[in-house]
Amino acid sequence: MATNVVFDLAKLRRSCAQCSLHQLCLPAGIDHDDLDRLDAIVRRHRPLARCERLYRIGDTMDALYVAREGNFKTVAINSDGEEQIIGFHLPGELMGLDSLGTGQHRCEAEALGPALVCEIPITALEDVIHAVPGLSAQLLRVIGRSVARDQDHLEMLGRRQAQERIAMFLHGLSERYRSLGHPATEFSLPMSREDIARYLGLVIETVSRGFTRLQDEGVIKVRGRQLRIIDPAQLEALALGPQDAPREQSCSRSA
Amino acid sequence: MATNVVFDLAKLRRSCAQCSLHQLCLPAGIDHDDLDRLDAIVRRHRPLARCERLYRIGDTMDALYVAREGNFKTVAINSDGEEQIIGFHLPGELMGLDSLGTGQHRCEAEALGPALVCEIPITALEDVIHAVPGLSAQLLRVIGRSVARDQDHLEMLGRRQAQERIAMFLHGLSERYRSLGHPATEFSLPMSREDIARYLGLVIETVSRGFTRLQDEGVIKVRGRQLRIIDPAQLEALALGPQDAPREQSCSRSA
DNA sequence: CGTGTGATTGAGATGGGTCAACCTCAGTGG
DNA sequence: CCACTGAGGTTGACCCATCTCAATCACACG
Repeated sequence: MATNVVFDLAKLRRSCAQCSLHQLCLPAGIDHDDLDRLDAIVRRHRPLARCERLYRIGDTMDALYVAREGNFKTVAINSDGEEQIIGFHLPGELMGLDSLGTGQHRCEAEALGPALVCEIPITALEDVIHAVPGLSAQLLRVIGRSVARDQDHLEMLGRRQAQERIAMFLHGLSERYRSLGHPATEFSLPMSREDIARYLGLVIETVSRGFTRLQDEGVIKVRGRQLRIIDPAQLEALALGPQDAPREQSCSRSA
Repeated sequence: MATNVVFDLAKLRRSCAQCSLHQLCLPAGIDHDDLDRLDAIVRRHRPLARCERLYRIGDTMDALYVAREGNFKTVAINSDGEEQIIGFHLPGELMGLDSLGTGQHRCEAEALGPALVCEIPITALEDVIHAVPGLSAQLLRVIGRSVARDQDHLEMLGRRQAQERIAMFLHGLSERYRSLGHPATEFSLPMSREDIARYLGLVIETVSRGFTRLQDEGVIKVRGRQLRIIDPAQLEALALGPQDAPREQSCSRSA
């Protein structure tokens, strides 16, 4: 048993160093003592099954979470019970910032498939920031990336053409896989069409037609959740938009 | 002169205590020494004129900013030169988180009118977190509120009815004014229709028609940028959506 | 082989985009 | 004082992209 536990911890630590979280866990020049202190604080959460929730709306904040294996979605639910997808979270990506403002979660985090998370208890966070030099800078960086993803999402939703939103979504996903060291042009979509639709502010049929059209144009190849990007340049072009004359914006001085 | 400077600092400090930033600047139980240390670090920025920019896309991160007086917008610009409004920032609200991930700004912050900002140099932030106990918790709270505003924005953009987006926007703005201690049912919109449209992913005509329709329905009264909310309950109802049967979402177990 | 869930496809309806005219108002200058 | 100008906002008419509704397909599972 004891050897088993030791083995598990070693494995977990190694996988933490591999995952993109290592930039949070292992600030430049971290020494062994600090690493141990960190290890003592980061809880390796129980494995989650598909559909299991990390937290629900209204839950009191008690931790920040990082997807370690598997993918998650965060979901807001509006008064008529309709779900809106706030974000998808790939391995190494942060979840739970939504509770920092009020101390209560404003959305739910649900595993899209079998998954593992690392959990940083909020109470311990304060201490560890002061205990581990350089950690606060790393934490801010991870927060910054999470904010950047939200802004990418905002930019998708700001586009008025469904096809552009879909192209941006696929392009962005591809880039996130690339930065994880996964193949960027061939992967399996971790979420349903329904989830994609609710992420992009579209209905499922429009997403489906968009995929089909991209396939007809030779940009991608889809079969169910299996996706291959045939023409990455073209996909990027579609994601970037019309690419017209870069107009100069003027701000008139008068009130 | 000397007395003048003293007077200014005192005034500035007082106004900082008044503004909603005081929850960042003045963590519970902060003592005078800590307050002084903080005051030494927070730069009171030069006043900004309408259209002046705090930072531009690509600028290297050097600070976080809090609107002190006046309002700001943050703007992303996509390849075809079209502006997308990422956020509006009222007094006490944070700007600049977008640079934390990469060290470079991914959007521009522009004053919507004459404005003042407080600036927390990023280099000093690290130090002050360790110097002022309780500050990191406060900082995280302010970050959390900023994230929450982004999520509200995402929820607006996820709505497919223009009228709902507009209602949510006005309702949200009203709530933000309320929390600032301003009248929540009568205020002046700090931004143009064009900005509202680019914030909501709509065209300006749709925003205009939406306002007119809300006025015809007796929910609001608009004249130019002057806004009065006649029927706050109705506005909230529209913002919350159809308010139908709260459906139960099931997540099927099968992959 | 039936059943259920997720995805695709088709046909028709409609909300919001597009284009264009017009209004409002502040500033300017005769 | 009025006319002119320009920017921001409103309104109308038209049209198309996307939503809606419905049928069908694909595939996994019992």
